[in-house]
Amino acid sequence: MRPLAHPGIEDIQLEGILHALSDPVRVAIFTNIAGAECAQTCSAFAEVNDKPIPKSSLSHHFKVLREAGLIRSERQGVEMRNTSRCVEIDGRFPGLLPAIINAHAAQAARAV
Amino acid sequence: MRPLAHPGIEDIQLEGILHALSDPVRVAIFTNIAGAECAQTCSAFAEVNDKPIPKSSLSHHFKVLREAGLIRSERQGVEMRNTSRCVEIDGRFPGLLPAIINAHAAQAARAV
DNA sequence: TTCAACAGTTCCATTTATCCGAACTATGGA
DNA sequence: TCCATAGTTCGGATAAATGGAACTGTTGAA
Repeated sequence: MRPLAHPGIEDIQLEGILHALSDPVRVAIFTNIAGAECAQTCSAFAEVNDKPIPKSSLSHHFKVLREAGLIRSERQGVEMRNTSRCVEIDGRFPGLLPAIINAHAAQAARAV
Repeated sequence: MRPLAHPGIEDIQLEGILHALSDPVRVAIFTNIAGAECAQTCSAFAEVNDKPIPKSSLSHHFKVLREAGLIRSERQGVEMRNTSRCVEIDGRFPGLLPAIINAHAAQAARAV
C-alpha cells in the first residue's frame, strides 16, 4: 500500500472538491487541518463534533479528501501527517476554499 | 404535487449546497441559471455539455438544487420558471456562490 | 367539452456508492 | 521476537443515483 498517490494540481476538479466537502465529517476535518499550524494525524479525528467515527470510516474520509486534492498525507513513523493543499488550490480556484471555510465557520457559530 | 416546497434561508446547509453542486450536470445547470437574465425552464437543459439528459434525471437534478435552496422554481403555465437564490444565500454565506461559479468558469475555460 | 401536445413528476428496477465491523499491513519500541 | 499503535483493505448491509415507462397538470385547438 505504499506511496499514497496525490493528484497533480492540474488534475484537481471542482466537482471532486465539492463532493469531498459535502460530507459534514469531512468538511469538519478539512477546516480543522486547514486552520491548524502543524500537520494533523488521522487519529486526531477519532471524534468529530462529539461523535465517534469508526476507523475504517475515518480512513475512507481521508482517502476522499486526499484524492480530491484537498490534503497531502505523508507517513511519519507509525502515523500519518496530513496538511492542507489550500495554497496550491487557491492558485487554481481563487477564493474557493476560503469561502467554504468561512461558510463552515459561520454555520458552526450559528449552531451553538 | 403542488406547492413545490423551498427551504427557508435559515434552513439552508453548507453541506447541502456543496452536495448539490458536486455533480457536473447540476453545477452546469446552476451556473447557467445564476448567470441568466431571465428565468430558465427545466427543459432548456435537455442537453448539458452536448450530452442528452433523460427527463426523469433532469427532474431529479432540479429537485436536488431546489431542496438545497439554490434555486426557486415556480410554475408558469405549462412550464417551470427557475431562478437562482444567489442574493439570499450570499447574505448567509458571503462569497461562497461567486467563488464556486468563478471556479466552474475557470475549469470550463481550461477544458477547451 | 373533448382531445392532443407538452412540461415535469413519480414509480420502480438496476446499478452504484456509503457505512462500518473484522481482518490485515506497516512501523516502532520493549 | 513480540506487542502496541496507526491506517488500510475486505465484504456484506444499507442508502442513493440512474433512466425508462406511466402519470399529472396546464394550455390551446377542434
